[in-house]
Amino acid sequence: MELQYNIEDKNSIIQFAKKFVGKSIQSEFVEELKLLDLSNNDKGQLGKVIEKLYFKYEPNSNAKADFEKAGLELKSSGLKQLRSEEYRAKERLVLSIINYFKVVNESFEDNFLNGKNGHLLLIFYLYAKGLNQLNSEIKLVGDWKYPIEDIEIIKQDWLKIQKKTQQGKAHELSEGDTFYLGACTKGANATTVRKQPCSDVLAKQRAYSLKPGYVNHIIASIAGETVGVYGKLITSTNEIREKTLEEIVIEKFRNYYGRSVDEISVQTGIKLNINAKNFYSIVSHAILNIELNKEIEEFEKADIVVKTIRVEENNNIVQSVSFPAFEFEQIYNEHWISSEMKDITERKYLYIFFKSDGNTYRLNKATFWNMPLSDRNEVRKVWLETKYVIQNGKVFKDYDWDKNGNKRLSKKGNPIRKNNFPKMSESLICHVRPHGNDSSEMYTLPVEDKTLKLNEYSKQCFWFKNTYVRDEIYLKEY
DNA sequence: GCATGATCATGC
DNA sequence: GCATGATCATGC
Repeated sequence: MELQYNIEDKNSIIQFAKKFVGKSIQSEFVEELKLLDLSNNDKGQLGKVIEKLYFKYEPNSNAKADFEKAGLELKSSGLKQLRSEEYRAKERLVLSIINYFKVVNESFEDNFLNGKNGHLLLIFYLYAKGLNQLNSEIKLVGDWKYPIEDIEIIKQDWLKIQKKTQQGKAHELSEGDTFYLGACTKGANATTVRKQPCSDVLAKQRAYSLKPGYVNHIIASIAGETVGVYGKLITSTNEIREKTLEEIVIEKFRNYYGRSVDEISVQTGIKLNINAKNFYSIVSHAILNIELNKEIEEFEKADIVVKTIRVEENNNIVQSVSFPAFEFEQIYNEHWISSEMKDITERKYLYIFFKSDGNTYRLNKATFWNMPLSDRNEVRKVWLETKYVIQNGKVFKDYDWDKNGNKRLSKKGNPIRKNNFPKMSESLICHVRPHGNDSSEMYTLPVEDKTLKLNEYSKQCFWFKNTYVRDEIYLKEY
C-alpha cells in the first residue's frame, strides 16, 4: 500500500501526524474500526489503532522503535484542560518496560537514549471521563527530544535505577527514587512481577516513565506556551554534568544551615510575615534564589513535593504532615494500584527542617526523601482500612457527648463527630484526620453511614505521623 | 469559595 | 504530653 509519508524520514512522519489534530479515530475510520477486534479495557489501544489505521503501519511491541528506520517512537497520552483552558498531562507518560537483566549490563545510551525512548512522536488527546479514547479529539501532536540539561538529569535517574537493580533491589524500586525519569509500576495488579538478575525476590514489573510534571513541559513546548512562570535552579550545563540535581539543591541549603529565619530574610532580602502559615516555605524559595512568584522549574518537572517542618529543641516534631483532602467517593472507586495515595507513597519529597534553639527557629537540615518499600506497604494497609470503612458505611463511631449529655460543639459551632478511620495510635506511619477550612466543609459518603445515618462528612486526608517524620526522615542519615 | 500547606485546641 | 478533631493563612 502506498503510504502518505516517508517511513524512513522523521520529518515526513511528524508532519503527517500533525494533520491528525482536530480529528478522532472514530470520526475518520468508522468502517475500518468495525473490522478490528477491540477490547474495551486496553488503555494502550489508541496508540496501536492510530498506527494501524492512520499510519497504515503494523504496530509492534518489541524493543525496537515504532518507526524503526526513522528512530521515532509513537506515544499517545491524555490531556486535561484547566479552567484557564491550558492543557495539563492527565498522567505520567509510560515508556518502555524495564528489562532488569539488560539494565545491569547496558549503558544509559544503549539501554535508554538511543533505543525507543530517545525521540518521541507524541499524540495528545483530550481526556473525558467515560469517553473512549477512540472518540477523543486529538488536540496536540509533536515530537520531543530532551534538552541537554534534561538528558543529564535523566541519566542520573537511569543510573539510580541501574544501581538499585545491581544491588538486587529491583523489587524496592519506586518512582520517588528519581527526578524526571521514573520507574512506574506497569501491569494490571500487584501480581504482575518479573525475575531480577541479582536477587531471587520477584520484582514488580515497571516501565520507564516521565513524571506528569515533566509531561506538562512537553505539552507546553508543543503547544508553544509556557506553563506558568519558572525560575531555573540549574544555570549551566557544566554544573549538572559535575553534580547531581540533588547535590546542587542541598548545597544551596547548606549555605544557610544554622541561620535563623530572620537572618535568612535579611540575607536574601525577602520580607516576610512571620505569622503566615507559608512563612517557612517562602524562606525556602528565597534560599534557592527563585523569585516568589515563580515556580521552580526542576521541581515542577520532577513533581517534587516540598514540606517544611519545625523541630523542637529536643528533636521532637509536634505536628504530623498533611496531604490534600481526599474524596470518599474516589477512594471507594479506586484500587490501590492506581490510587492517588499510592502515587503519594512513590513521590519524591524535599523536607526542610527548621530547628528551635529555645528562642528561634534555625535552618537545620534539608533532604530529599522518598518512602521505602516496607513503609509503602504499611500505608497500603491504612488505605485499605480507610476504604473498608467507607465501603461498609462504618465511618462514624458517635457524636462527641459532654458530661451533661449534650453534643460537644466545635469552636465554629458544628457538632463534633468521632470516626472509625485509621487513627494515629493504630499506625506508626500514617493515619486519617480532618483537613478542610472547617468541619462544615463536607464530601459525600458513597455509602450511607449506619451509625449516624449521614451521607456526608468533613473533608479528611492522610497524614504522615510526626514521630515517623522525626525518626525516618529527620534523624536518619542517608 | 476552596485547595493546600501548616498549625491550633482540648480532653484525657 | 499525646491523640484526635478542628481550624488558619494564603493565593487564586
